[in-house]
Amino acid sequence: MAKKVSIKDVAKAAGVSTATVSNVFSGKKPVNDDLAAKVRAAADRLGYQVNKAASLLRSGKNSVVSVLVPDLSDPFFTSIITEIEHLATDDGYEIIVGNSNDSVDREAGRLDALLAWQPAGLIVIPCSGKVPGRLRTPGQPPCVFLDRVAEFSLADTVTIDNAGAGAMAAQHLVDMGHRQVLVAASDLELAPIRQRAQGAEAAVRKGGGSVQFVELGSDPQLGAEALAAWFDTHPSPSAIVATNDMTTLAALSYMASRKLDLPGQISIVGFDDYAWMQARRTGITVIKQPVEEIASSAWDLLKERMSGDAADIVNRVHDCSLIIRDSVRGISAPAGEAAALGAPRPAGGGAAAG
Amino acid sequence: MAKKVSIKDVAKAAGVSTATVSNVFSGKKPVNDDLAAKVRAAADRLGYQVNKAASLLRSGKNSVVSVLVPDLSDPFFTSIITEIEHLATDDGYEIIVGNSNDSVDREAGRLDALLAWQPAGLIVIPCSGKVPGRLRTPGQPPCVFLDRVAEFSLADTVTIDNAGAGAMAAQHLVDMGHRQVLVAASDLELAPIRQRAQGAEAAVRKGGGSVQFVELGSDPQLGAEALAAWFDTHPSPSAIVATNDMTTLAALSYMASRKLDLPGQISIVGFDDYAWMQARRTGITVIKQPVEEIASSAWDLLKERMSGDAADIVNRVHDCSLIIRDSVRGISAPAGEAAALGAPRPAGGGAAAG
DNA sequence: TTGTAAGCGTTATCAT
DNA sequence: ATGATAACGCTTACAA
Repeated sequence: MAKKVSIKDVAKAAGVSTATVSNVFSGKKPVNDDLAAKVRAAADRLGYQVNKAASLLRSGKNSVVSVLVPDLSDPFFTSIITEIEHLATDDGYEIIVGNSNDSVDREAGRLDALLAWQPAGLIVIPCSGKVPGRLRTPGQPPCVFLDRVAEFSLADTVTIDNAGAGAMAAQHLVDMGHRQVLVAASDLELAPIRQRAQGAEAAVRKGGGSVQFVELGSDPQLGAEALAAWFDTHPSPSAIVATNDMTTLAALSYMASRKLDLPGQISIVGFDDYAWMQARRTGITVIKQPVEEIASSAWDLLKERMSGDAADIVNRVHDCSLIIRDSVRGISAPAGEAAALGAPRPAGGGAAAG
Repeated sequence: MAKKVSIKDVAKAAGVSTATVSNVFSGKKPVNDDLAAKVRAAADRLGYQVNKAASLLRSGKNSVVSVLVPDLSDPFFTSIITEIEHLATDDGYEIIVGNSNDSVDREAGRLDALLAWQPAGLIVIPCSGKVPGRLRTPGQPPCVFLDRVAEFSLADTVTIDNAGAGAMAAQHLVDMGHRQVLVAASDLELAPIRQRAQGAEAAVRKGGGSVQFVELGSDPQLGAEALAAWFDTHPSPSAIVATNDMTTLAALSYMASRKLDLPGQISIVGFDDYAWMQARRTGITVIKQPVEEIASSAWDLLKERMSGDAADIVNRVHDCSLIIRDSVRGISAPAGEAAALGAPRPAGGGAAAG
């Protein structure tokens, strides 16, 4: 086992002090060019690498930022991470990622583990509305909350106009003549999902239509089954509004399994926009979240805080956009009576009204 | 700004030595129950968190494992990361992720940054066949290479039977009566892609058919355009074999843009298996990589090494499986002359023969 | 511009 | 079982 080479070894080999070596690598103090060259040569020769643990311990300045998300198998979250990693790298940071697995307990545990590294900052997508207690204690690194935010006064947040997004989806359906719509939610306990559902409901109601809700959970496979069960026991709506990427997948998956024609038999407005949604004969009309903007807002906000900005908390809200493709059928005459559909009631994984 | 609370503060508050506090949290030495309770109480009261940087510096034992991938927007890589994060967390590790962006230079840079944390281990999916020089120097943490491996004697590797996978895809096509197949590769310079292409070629040839190749790159959008250009200048094959998830998307996207019927006009065998591939009327027949097994092999291997195992290098190879859905049409009589298709020649993003 | 030396918060060694 | 203390590798006053 080769012995670890430290700044001292480099200093000795280059015939300078450790302080000089440090300055060569950190660039915090100017160093004579000749010396610097000698130092680098020695470092290369010895295979020296800085030890971040030591430098963090001494300086208190960290180059890692922690990112905590509720589900690493959800493309929405991984796409956010992707963007953040990109931005962070360009600014000289590393990111360490944690997965709370949609569990409040696990979230707390992961948070502790991440915090133990004294990260320069934190970007967290909470798994619930509850902010982990750890983050309320003083002396924590700056943090920005994304997406599933229920409390806006604790720290910077970046979210989307959820009600607006839901309304936009539903309004498109109404405009196309749909009057019975089913809102496929993942979990109505989650603030953003609930708001999207409510936004959709309001738009449909205003258009004279009726709305039902179903909760499908976060697994597309299980969601498809839950949806199938729902359809077996309810009058069929003419269209579905999905409230996130997973429910979009679930709805599509259900239709595929029943060989239902899209948009012939049922229309769909999906949520989120991924490549596969247009890589099909009938492209999916969707509400697109501005993932890049969300990530870059988050990063900007965090950078500000990391550089010591103590300004008031800011709550950034982004707008979604409607991307019209082929998954919504136009209906000329109102189809059936709206009255045929009653008030929202339990179904699938358990349902709730908005 | 609240002062950082250290092990010393806790020790003082609990009336014990720092060593005892350390032992309470690390569990390395037994501690009297009463004392331990007092320590924990004090720690809670003061809001103490261990400082991993300090503990790493002193002990040399790290709980982070670094993962480096070539492209964080590729679902294959994120799915690998997802699995690894899961496994790692269960074993008490954190993971820090780096993205080499398919650039050798950036890969080296990211690697240095990751290595500076003296991670307990490394899992890297190289962006090319070249192993970054840094990893050849002695004294580095254990490392296992995944996927894009060209050198098997440097460290543990886990890969799939690429030629077999390609052959399996092509054989299915041959069995279904296809004789002109196009292999849609991302980049034939990459060993696994090349091997898949060669495997496919061999199977088609053996079946008496002819093969062409096209390179589409790693962006599905651009890939679709490149494929469109290719089709505009070449006689159409009856089927496409995609060599990875991105080219699968590119091919499907091309077909969608031209409103081509799948599998009526062109059949496809895709690569990798994601939820969206079956959430469509005509499910995609695919070659599925065993992502979970790949990740868990990698983690197992790494754990062994991290615990000091110095056994011979192991090269684990996993098999893929064919999942038959609806994207391949059966052809009874050989369609057209095989002779109509010449030898492979440049096209799209530049092509090469296997 | 460069060198000297103290100290960051832990863990490990050695006493007790 | 517990305590005192040195040391991990670096950064940063401060001195030269």
